[in-house]
Amino acid sequence: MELSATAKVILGMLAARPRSGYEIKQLVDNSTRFFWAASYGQIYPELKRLAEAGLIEGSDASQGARQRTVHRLTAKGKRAVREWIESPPDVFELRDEGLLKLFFAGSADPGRAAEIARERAAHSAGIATRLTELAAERDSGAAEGPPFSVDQPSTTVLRYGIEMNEWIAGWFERAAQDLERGSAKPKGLAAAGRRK
Amino acid sequence: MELSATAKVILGMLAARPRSGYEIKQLVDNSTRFFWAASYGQIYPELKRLAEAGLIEGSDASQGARQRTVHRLTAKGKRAVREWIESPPDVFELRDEGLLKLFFAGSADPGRAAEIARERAAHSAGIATRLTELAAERDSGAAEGPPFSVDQPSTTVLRYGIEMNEWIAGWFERAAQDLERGSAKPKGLAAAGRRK
DNA sequence: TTAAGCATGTAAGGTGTTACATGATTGA
DNA sequence: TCAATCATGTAACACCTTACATGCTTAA
Repeated sequence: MELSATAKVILGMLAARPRSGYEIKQLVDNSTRFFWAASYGQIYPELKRLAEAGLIEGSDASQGARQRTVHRLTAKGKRAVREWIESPPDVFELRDEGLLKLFFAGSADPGRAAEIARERAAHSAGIATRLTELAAERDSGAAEGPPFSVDQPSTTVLRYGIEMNEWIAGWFERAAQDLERGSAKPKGLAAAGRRK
Repeated sequence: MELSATAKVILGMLAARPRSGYEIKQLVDNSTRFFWAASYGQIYPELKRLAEAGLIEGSDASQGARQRTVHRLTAKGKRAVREWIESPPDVFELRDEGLLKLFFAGSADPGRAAEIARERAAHSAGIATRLTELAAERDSGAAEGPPFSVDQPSTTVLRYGIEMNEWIAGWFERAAQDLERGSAKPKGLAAAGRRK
């Protein structure tokens, strides 16, 4: 049973407790969004497929005239999540436009390379700040939230986001300094165009 | 003029010098692949579109009966690359299955969380090693290669790949230690299922 | 009463990979 | 001669986002 990307996040979210499609979407946006996103256009059709495959089952939870279906894992579904969690991680994808620009800066716009690196650093620093605020907000308002669970972005994973962005900011900052100091030793970035 | 992801990498590659579609693909696989991939199924149609838009032009470079077209930037194309490089970086996408598994380990398979983190660490450590070997190989064989240019994976960018993977390995290693030591203070990872 | 949020879903369109199809050239 | 590599391209399919469509409920 090959699980699609969306199936993985749905099944994982349902492992803690049954939820509606809407709730799954909110949770994704609040937690895994930075490293594993999903949209309604993926979630609802995938819920249907998972039900057909017998991994989840829906039960009606309408309130009055507002329809609502909560989905829960079947025994087969629980087995599938466990198997997936056991299996070695494979997907790791990265798409970083700042890095691509830096890569080309040498041939397309040599003078600006350091500036580009600095902009990219600022961008990641900004994200780190936003995430730090979010974490602080979350920690202080903890009194009224539910107890720790997948319902809240895991502290550990949030910290990953913060620390990774800090690391990236630091790296690009150092790269900018290297580029400014040593225009003489271009490290492969500013040297294109020399060939012919 | 909105540039597609593939257009960006093609234009960037052509900024250094004219190349065939085949050469562009080889270069991508040798350099930007880790943070900006492209396949033939994207490259050839995109070359056609870019030519129609007047950003590049092809000239015949067939050798005997083997057809070959090299593409070069037009004045308009050069302007487009420069504009793109000037513009603030936006795309940053990450998809990390190991992190997702760790996120769910608490509710799906609590006992294995530390192990999962350790596997993920080993995976990134392995990539870092491979990249380090690649860099060493490249540095030693430098005598017979062409001089530095976009034709070779930039040292700076290669270093990024190495250092980032080392950072990731370190982070997951620390996470594994936290999980082993403090089963008592689960940091949001092993606590799901408590609600109800 | 009206806006915000809950809730489900589809259609269109873009992005991207894989596999296939074709054929030439080069070096072992 | 045979495999590897050069070289171009398409078709099928999967993936994913955005925008739209619909309608209920709750709180201001």
